[in-house]
Parts: sequence; C-alpha cells; structure tokens
Amino acid sequence: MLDTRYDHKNLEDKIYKLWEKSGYFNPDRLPKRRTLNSKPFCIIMPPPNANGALHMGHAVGITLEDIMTRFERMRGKRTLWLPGADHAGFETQVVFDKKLDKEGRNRHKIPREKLWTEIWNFTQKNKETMQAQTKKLGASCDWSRETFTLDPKVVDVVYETFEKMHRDGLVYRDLKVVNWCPKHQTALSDLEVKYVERNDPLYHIKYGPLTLATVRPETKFGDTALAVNPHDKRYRQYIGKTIEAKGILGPLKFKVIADKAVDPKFGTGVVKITPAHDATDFEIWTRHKDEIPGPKVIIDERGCLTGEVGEFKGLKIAEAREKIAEKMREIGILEKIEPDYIHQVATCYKCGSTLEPIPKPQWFVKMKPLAEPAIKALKAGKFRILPKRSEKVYLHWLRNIRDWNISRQIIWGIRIPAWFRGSETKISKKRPGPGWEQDPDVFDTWFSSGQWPYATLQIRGGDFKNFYPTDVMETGYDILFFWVARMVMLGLYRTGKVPFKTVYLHGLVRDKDRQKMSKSKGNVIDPLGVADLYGTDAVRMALTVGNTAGNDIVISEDKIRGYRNFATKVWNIARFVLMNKVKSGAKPKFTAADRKHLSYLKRMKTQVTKHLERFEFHLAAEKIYHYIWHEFADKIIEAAKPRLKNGKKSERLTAYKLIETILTESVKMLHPFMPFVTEEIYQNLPSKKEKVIMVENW
RNA sequence: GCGCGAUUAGCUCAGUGGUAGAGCGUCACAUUGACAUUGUGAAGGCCGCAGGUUCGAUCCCUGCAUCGCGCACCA
Repeated sequence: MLDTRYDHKNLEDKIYKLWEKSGYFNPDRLPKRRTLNSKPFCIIMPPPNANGALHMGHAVGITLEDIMTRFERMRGKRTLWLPGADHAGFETQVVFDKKLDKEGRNRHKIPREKLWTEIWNFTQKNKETMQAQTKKLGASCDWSRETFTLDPKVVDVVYETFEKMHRDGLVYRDLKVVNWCPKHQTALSDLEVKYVERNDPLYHIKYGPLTLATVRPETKFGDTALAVNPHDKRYRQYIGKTIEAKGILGPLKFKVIADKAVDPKFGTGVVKITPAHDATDFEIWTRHKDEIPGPKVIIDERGCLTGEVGEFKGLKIAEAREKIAEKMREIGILEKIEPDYIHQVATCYKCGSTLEPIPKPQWFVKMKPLAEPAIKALKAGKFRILPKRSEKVYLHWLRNIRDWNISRQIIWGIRIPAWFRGSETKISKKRPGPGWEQDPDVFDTWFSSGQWPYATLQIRGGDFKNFYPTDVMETGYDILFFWVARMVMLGLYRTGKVPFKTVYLHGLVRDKDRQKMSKSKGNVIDPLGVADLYGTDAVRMALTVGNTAGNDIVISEDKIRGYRNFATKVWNIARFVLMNKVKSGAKPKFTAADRKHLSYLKRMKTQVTKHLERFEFHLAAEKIYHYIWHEFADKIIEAAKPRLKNGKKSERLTAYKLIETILTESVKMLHPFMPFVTEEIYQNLPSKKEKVIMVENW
C-alpha cells in the first residue's frame, strides 16, 4: 500500500541508488536477453564547465538527454550516455581571476605550477558538486565512463590531432593582429568577440592635402600610410605619391596606396593605415609590403599608449583620445568632429572591455579545408540539425569562415605542445632536447572539446567501435559554432565521420518575463533548489512541456508547481488503483467500452512513440500528461468507480484489471519524463516484471 | 550591410490546406468519498497588415510593419 503522499524528498535518493545498484546505466551490464542483438544508442553529454554549479540550461539538457536515453533503453537498445566535465580554459580562468581578485591576488604574480594546482583543485571540487547535481536530476548516465577534458588520455588525443594538423599544414604559427582583451591579457578567437553598438565622435583629420575620418585618432602614431580605393577618381592623382602632413610630433610623410578594401563611399574615401592596431589595415599592409612600412606598435597589452607617442605615453586609450584630439585642434589638423557616429565596437564577451587589436604570433587553424567537408557532410545528409533552420545558420557560418586563433595567453588549459629554439619550431609532447623552450600558451578550450565525441570513445577502444558515430548531440543553440561545427570539422578530420547523426539544439531558459536568467539580474531559478522544493520530476516536466527545438523556454515556479500537482495526481491514481486491488485467478471479461479504452491507450502510445522518435519531446510530454489526467483519471477511473464499488466479483475484477493495465502502461510511458515517481509506483505494482522500470519493455 | 527567426485566447506557447488548441490565469457551480484539493462548465481570438495561389489559407507565395537573434575588417 502506498503512503498517502508522494514524498520526493525521501524517495529520490533512494530510487537513484536503486538504479545505480542495478548497473543498468552501463550498457555492458544491461540484461543480456534484451541487448543480445540490439542496436546501440549513444549520447555524449556536453561536458559542463567545471567552474561553478549547474544552472537551468544544464537541467534542460540533462532532462532531454535523459528522456532520450531512458526511452531508447526501454526500447531495448544498448544505451550509453557518457558524462563528463570540461576544464573550460578561458572561462574557468575568468572565474578564478575574479576569485583571486577578491583575495587581493593576481594570477600574473603566482608561479605557473602553483596556480595550476589551485585551479585544478577548484575544478575538481566543482566537478564533484556537478556530479551530485546531475544525479539529483535523475540522469541515467554511465558514471563508470565519466571523463574530464584534462584526463591524460584525452590530452594525448588532442596532441595527436595538433601534430597531425601540423604535418598536414592545417595549423600554422603567424604574426597577426589578434583580438586582445586588455583586462584578461589574452587573445580571443573571433567567436569570442561581442560587437556592441556605440555612439562615438568621428574625427575628421587633415593629412596634408587629404582629409580622412576616424573614430580612433589615438592610433595616429601608428600610421604608416594612407589608402584610397583604386577606382576613386578624386584621389587618382595621389596614388603612389608621398604626401607631407603636419603631425603632433613633427612633419610626417605618408605614401598613398590604392587598395580595394577601401570603401570610397565612407567618410572622405581616404583611410589611414595603422597595421599594428587594426586587422584590416594589417591585411592591407600584407598586400603592400614592398611599398609601405609594417606594423608600428603604439598600444601595449594593458591598452596604454607606448613607443613613439610623445607626451601621451602611458595614457589609457580613452584618455589619450581626447587629449590627442585637443592637440590636433591646437595645431590645426582637426577639421571637424561628427559627434554622433554610431558604429560597432569589438568587446570581450566575458568582461565587455573594448578589445585592442594588437599584433601577436599565435597558432592558427586553417579553416577552409576543414569547413568544406563539413558543409558537404550536411548537404549529403550525413547528419542533420534540429531545428532545420539552424542548418542554414551553420552553412552560412562555415561558408564565411576565417582562420581560427587557438592560442590563449593563460595557464589553465592544455598547454600547446610546441617548442622553440631560436627560429626553430618543433611539435612534440616532450622537450625535444636541450635549449628548447615550450610555448607558454594553452589551447582554446574549444579545440579540445571539439574533439570530445571521438576522444571520449577512443580512449576506450571498444566504445569507439560500438558507439561511434553517436546518435544524438543535444546542446544549446548558442554553441552551434563554438562547439557543434568544430566537432563536425574535427570529427571528419580525425575519423572521417561526423560524430553524430542528429544535432538537437535547445533554447535558452528565460524567466516568466522572457528575461535571460543571469546572476546579476537576480532572476535565476536554481534547478536544484526547485527540485528540492517540488521534486525533480516536476522540474523535468516543466522543462519539457513547451520546449521546442531552437526556441527559448520560459520557466516559472508556477509552472513547476503545476507539474508537482501532476506528480501528486499520478501518485494518487496509483494509490486508487492499488487500493481497489481484486485478488482472483479468473480472467477479466472486458466490455466493448473497456476494449475501446485499451485500444485508445494503444493509439496514444503509438503517438507518443512517434513524437519521441521525431524529437518532439514537448508534444510527447503534453500528450501523456493530458491522457493520464483527463482521460485516465477523469473518465476511465470515474467510470470504473461504480463497478468497483457495487459490481459482482467478476465485474470488480474486470474493472480493476482495466485500470491496472492502463496504470502500468501509463507509468511506463511517463517514466522517461518523470523517472522517480514512476519508478516508485512501479516498485509497488503487482504487474512488475523487472527489477526496475528503467528496463521495462516500452 | 548580409543572414535567420517571430507575430495565434489576459500570460506562456503548441498546431493543421477545410471557418482554431493546451497549460496557467479569470468567472460560476459542485465536492472533504485516491488527489498538498479535485471535478463540471463558462467567458475570452478579424491566428500582425496588404496582396496573390486555391473551390477554400492561420497554415503556401510576395510585399510591408513591428520585435528578437546571429554573422560581418566599413576606418
């Protein structure tokens, strides 16, 4: 007999332990009779960053992945859901920097090894917390295979890839103007740049006979040339000539070159070339190396003026800009200022600092040769992305891809296995010999996580054979380029195959006012907190209903409470059915109405199955919810009540058998969504055939 | 600038070539007999606007408006 109420607080842990004890999370330990000839099913869990606790976004992913895994496991597949955690290089470094800052410390003053150990311990602690949280959410993943992105075997895979790419000419070290964050003191990839709209003054400056417009007069000291469009008739007479101009530090001479990158319609159609502090200018210089001088660095890594800048040395950019404009006015080369020029400024996606383009030697991945097969693979139907529209976004990005800077000037991450001696470079895991110094930089974390599916399976050889390519990659649409596209490219490169067949992208979790949840807004709903309050099943259901691929999902405590009520309803349905148990060896004599109910149930199940196969989790969940509450409870059970109360024994038996059958099927269908309450009910069912509902036959 | 979406009941969102659905909310009534209540019923929508295709469009096409997002070396 069931208790009068479903007590999630006391039952959830007990139930999870029961599952773990069964061993069925591990595909190798599933009941043999069910897996002998069965197909594999594999999801690699996106490894959460080991730099904090799980949030609602993680809960969405874990819920959907668990629904798929449980569904397929019940269908008899050999299911592997492989969990892990990401060291999350830069992101963790940022979190840790903040911590150091609070303690009045600075990472640049801590020896590399000591800092490494501290961050290592920090991530290991987070990893443990996240593991406990994942369990609390009911995840039926195989903990015996849990992997960390810094596990030595994984690091070896990453090294192999880098070496192979180096051999194949797909990585190169080059001096380029990179996206430099003056706060975090590292370069960032193009994806880590966030462009924000700003309103700045546009300065019109005289360069001898020419005038040009710029928002960055402070870079004036780094100018090495002027440029115009080759077809611009206004300036044809100046092309190839050297003009003389008045400068802050004295007279200047600039050659005027012609380059197609100059837009004659913008400003005056003349630009100054500052190769050290503007990526476009740097590229223009590479096309005119014979004609004009190269980069002249006048901004340092902290974003201060340096070098030949006269009295402005040491000033921060913003301050220097105003003072320099003032000076230009004094000497009469400032023609005018347009006050409200709206433009996009590159900022650090983490701290919002304005990025400083500065030249740095870095490792780059040549992307075109990797992107092309990734485009072809999608077009050839080797995998698909849900929602479908994301495929267009994926293709658009790949078609316009640029080389990828994978060097980061931080210590937390996989150190780049490159060694330098004088002008020589060698790629090697170990020091090649005396006198060789290792590159101090680490890889962009996405360079290693981009290899995650095959890395996690390759380090256990059999798994790669059995489970690669995996079936589903479930993750957020915000990391389609960061992660998914790179996994496709690197997967194709290393294994010849796309690492997954279906990519399912979920949306961002928003609060009831559609606001993005963030700590600073204070509108964060902690998934573990509400799970504690209303039960994990309620949280999972709230995260599933109304959640469609690629769209943001709105969650509120009201919604969760609603599904808590549903859990209670299900529990009470079970209580009612079991309370009315009729013991008899006789067979039930189903009426026409009964048979109609049973065939309707069958149709329901077919529909739910179809929805799950189509990744329409929200529709499957809603359908079951509606069926259990408004069909089973409201109609079928209500109709059974008089039969159970007043009928003859055979009548009572039939009515009982009817609702017991429907209950059994209902909890099975509901199990992938609400695993705890359904398991607890199952454990009390007379029709129970398996140790746990988790391996019941769907 | 290029690209991708969205626009359906008060709110959050599903959905289909044949004159619209769910959850929550609201209102009325019933109910302590499995249910931290639950049940029954009701109100509430020119399915953004304008054209087109069609026997017929909320659903397909075109344009427009508004909102959102992504990408981008316009100084």
